[in-house]
Amino acid sequence: MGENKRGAGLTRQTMIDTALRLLDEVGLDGLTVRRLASELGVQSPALYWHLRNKQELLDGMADAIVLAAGMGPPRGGESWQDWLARRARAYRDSLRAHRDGARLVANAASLSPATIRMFDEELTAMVGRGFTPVLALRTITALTRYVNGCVLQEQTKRQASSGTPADGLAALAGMLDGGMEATLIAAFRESGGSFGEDAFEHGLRALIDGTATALVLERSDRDDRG
Amino acid sequence: MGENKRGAGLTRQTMIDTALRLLDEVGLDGLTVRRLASELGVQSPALYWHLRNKQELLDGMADAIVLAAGMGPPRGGESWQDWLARRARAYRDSLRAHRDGARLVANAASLSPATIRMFDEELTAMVGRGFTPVLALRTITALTRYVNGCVLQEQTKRQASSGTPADGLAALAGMLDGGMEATLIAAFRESGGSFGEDAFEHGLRALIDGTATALVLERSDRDDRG
DNA sequence: CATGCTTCCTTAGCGCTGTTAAGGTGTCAA
DNA sequence: TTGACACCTTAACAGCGCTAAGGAAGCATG
Repeated sequence: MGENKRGAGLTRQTMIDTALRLLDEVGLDGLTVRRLASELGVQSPALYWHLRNKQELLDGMADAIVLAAGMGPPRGGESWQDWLARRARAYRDSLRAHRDGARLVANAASLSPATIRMFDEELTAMVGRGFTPVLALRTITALTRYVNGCVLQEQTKRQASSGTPADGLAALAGMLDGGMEATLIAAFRESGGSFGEDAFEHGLRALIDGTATALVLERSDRDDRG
Repeated sequence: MGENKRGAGLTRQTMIDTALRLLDEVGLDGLTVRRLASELGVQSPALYWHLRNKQELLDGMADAIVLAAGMGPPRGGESWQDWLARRARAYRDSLRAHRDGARLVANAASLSPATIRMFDEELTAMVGRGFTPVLALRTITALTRYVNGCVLQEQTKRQASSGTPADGLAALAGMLDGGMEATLIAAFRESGGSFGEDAFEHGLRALIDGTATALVLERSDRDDRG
């Protein structure tokens, strides 16, 4: 297919880029080594000159997605609450920017040193704003895992049963037998179309507010002792 | 291997039970149809008499894990905060009870009617305690996705680099180049061994506390209008 | 008793996967 | 000119999910 464009040979980076583009076409289950090789105009074993195995490719793709979110320590004048919210939304958007993005990142086995360094800078900035290192780490961890769980659920396609294309769970709501026990359906109707967005924002807000109270508790703890 | 124990033939349930036991041995990637068949003392195509495909088996296993958590509406006298916390912990324990349990549930494509009914009863109970249907759904959704994300991360094995077997990220922390920029390491050292537990409890607490404030906000909203 | 239907399992095999082994081709240094 | 290296090829292996076709039991009916 690709006829090996680009005079120079394959690069780790071009492979990752092409794989990410291909991912949007065929999905994670359809992303095979042979398919990617043909997209690069090359035979499949050629990829194994640049990669140890497929997982290393997937790890690279996951890291590219994480880096593309453009996270990092807060900018000037930003409260840590605003920063955390912006960071979480950027991360979510980056996961959603590619088909099966969340599954890809969740199953990745390693992070690049650059990502870890960024992580560390964020923690340092939080410590500068009154967090203890542990609380900072817990907060970012909880938030990251929350976003992972959200997008993962948003991106898993559910069985297409009834005609409503709104959301996955909306289709499941059709399985309730009759009019009984249907607060679920009521919640969905009341919620309008944008359920995924609202649920995400609710949890995000709750996590940040809850962390704020944990922070003041910790501060008073320290003051009592000091 | 199994010589077809149990006089009667295969059952959907025995297949699911055996598959869950096998899952703990070999992990999700090692759980093949042929392996399960041999464990049941049978040839692999025999399974396709009882199941449409492998995904149907995985869905059944996932549903078994969810049901085993024993969730449901709050018991007498329990505040909704205590109930939500207990429910989240029970769900987490159930996911952690089997190897790759979170990955299994996250990738499951359908929920059984029984699970959906239980979900609905929980929402109804929350409405009885002052929640609107939407807020109840958002809360349970956010909490569920948070637990999914947590256990998923806890259960993904990371690269084994240095000697510390404590946690995955602890090994990654070893990748930081030298003594610079190491609040991450400080956080880990300060955090003791039980980081996964603490991070989970932090987010859980934050989510519930944050939901409480959202609830009173909504109540005052309703009072203003009414 | 014999027949035929249904249920459940078997043997054989298809197309696909990730991955390896071995061999070729081009480029650059000695 | 020769050798070494980097990069890609062809061929093939073991394993995967899954299907087609057939055989061995049980049971109702003639």
